[in-house]
Amino acid sequence: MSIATLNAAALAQRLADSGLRATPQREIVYDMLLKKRDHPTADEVFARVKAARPTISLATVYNCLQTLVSCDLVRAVNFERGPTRYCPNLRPHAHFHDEKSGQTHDIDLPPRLLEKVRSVLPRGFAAKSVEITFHGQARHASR
Amino acid sequence: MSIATLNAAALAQRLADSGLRATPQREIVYDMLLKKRDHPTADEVFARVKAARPTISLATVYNCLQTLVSCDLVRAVNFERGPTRYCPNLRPHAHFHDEKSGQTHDIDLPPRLLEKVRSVLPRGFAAKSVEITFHGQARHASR
DNA sequence: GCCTTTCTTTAGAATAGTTCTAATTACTAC
DNA sequence: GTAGTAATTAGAACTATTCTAAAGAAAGGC
Repeated sequence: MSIATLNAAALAQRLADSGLRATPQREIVYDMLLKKRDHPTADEVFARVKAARPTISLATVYNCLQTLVSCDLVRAVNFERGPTRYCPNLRPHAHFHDEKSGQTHDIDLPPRLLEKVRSVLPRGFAAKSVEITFHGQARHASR
Repeated sequence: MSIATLNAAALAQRLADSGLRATPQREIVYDMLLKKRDHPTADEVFARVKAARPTISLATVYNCLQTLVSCDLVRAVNFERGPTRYCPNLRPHAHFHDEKSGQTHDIDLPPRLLEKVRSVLPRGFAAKSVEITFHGQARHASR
C-alpha cells in the first residue's frame, strides 16, 4: 500500500468522522500539501493542483483547505495580513517567518515549554490554542 | 503639564527622531489609542477620532497608525485574517483573543520566559521579534 | 436499479480591509 | 514671501477570501 493510499485512507476516515465525504478534490489538495511542505498559500495550492487536475476551481481549493483545517489535518498559518498559508505538520510547533526570503520554517516546541507559556495566563483565561511566531532572518536560505 | 501634553511631547520627539512631523492628526490618533486601550481596529479608531475632528479621513487614520507603528509607539496585532488591531502597550506581552466576545487581553510576559521561548530556535535563526497569541475564552467578560 | 435527499463543486459576483493615486493643503527653511 | 518637502484627503483600485446560485455526484430507501 503506497503512502498516498495510506494518506487517502486516513483522510477518508477523518472526513467520515465529521460526516463529510472523501472526494478526489479533497484528496488531491491534501496530497499536494503533504508533498511539498513549504506553507503554500491557497493560490499556490491552486496552481499545483491545477497541474494535475485542470478543471478544479479556486473556490474548491478554498473549500477543501477549510475542510482539512476543520478536520484537524492541516493548520492555517497567518503572518500579519498576508495570505493564509497551510501546513500539514500536526506536531506542536511554532513558525519562523523569514522576512527576507518570505520562507516559513517549522520550529518544534517541547511540550514542557508550551506548558510554561500557558502558565503565564491568569486565572479565568482558558486557552484552546497557543500560537508562537518568530519574525527575523534565517542564515540558510533553503530548507 | 497634563498627561496628554506629555504624550504629545513624547510623540513629537519620536517622530522627529524618524524625520517626521508632529501633526494634529497623528497626535489625536495616538491619544485615542492611549485613552481606550481596547485594541481597536482602524475603523474603530476612525470613528473615535472623527467625533473630535470630523474632517479626518480614513486614509489618514491608516497613515497615522502605520507611522505610529514604525516609530515603535504602537503595536499592530493580527488574529487570523481579521482587521489589524492597534495596541499602545509597549511592555513585552502576549495577546489573549477571546473567541466568544471578540475581546483582546494583554498578557504580560516575564523576560525569562521570552528568553526560554527564543532558546528553542536552532542555530542560524535570528529572531527580531516573537509573537505569542492565545485563543480561547476568558471567564470575565469585561476588562 | 430508480428516486429523493444531501453533499460537493463550480464560475462568477460580492465583500472587507487596506493601499494607491493624484490633487490639495500645511510646514519649514531660506 | 517663495521654494521645496511632507502630510492629508477622497476616491479608485487592489487582494484575499467568501458568497450565491446552479449544476453535478454520491448515498440511502424502497
